[in-house]
Amino acid sequence: MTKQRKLIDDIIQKNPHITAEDIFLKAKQIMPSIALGTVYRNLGIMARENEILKIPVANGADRYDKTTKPHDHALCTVCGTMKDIPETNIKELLEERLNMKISSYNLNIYFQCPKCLKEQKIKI
Amino acid sequence: MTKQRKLIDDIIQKNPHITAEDIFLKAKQIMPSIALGTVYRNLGIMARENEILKIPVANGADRYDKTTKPHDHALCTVCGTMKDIPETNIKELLEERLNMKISSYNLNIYFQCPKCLKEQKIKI
DNA sequence: TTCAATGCAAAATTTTTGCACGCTA
DNA sequence: TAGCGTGCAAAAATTTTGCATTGAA
Repeated sequence: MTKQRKLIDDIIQKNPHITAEDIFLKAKQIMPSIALGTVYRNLGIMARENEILKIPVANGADRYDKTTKPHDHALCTVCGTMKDIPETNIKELLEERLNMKISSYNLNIYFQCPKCLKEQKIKI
Repeated sequence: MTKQRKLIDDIIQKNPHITAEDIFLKAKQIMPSIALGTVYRNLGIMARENEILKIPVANGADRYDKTTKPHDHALCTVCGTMKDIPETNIKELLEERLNMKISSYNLNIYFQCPKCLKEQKIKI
């Protein structure tokens, strides 16, 4: 566990659903010498070791989450904010229905969050 | 509707779940002058006009599908083959449970398909 | 003739990797 | 001092875009 790895982990704990680029920018403020490659390398290791969760996002950079159990996410199509969706049991539901073992799954829903919905109303 | 666009559409109809790169390679065999940019440009237009469906894939190129209604997919983690999952009603289920309008959603499950499971068994 | 669509190439975006160097055990 | 992890930069992979040219109406 290097200083860099510890720093990256701290940033994710404080900022769930953060992108690698944003982790890099926050890390740079504290450790200006850190390299983007180091961030990616550590994210890869940590995700493989199940210390963090990597969340792929359609048309955008992956996000990294402190909650390691696979769970579902909602993304605002306007501001890009990502939030957890309350437990859906979709994995179990599908495994039963399809009669097969799922190694992983990924469910993102895209919607307009209340804040952006309100702001759009004002704009129009 | 140009010749290029028609060709791209034909390829998708015959090869659901195909990537842009593979569409390009197949198209090139028939129309050697076609450019990858043209493929992407037409895919973008066709997806926007809801003639085809764009399916984002974790750690890989997007796929394009002839079935335009959003539906769920299973990807083999070994050979990469993608298949449709029978209707799950997840969108309706989530809209009701979360009490909000979902503009789109994306559910991919990752598993080892029967063929690859068998081949792995032989190998070990 | 017009103008949208093409081909081509460059660029943008996100992520991975090779390599020399520096910490740390 | 041996070797793992770093910083840096180049490259890989996927997608987008600017621009001159083409071709169909």
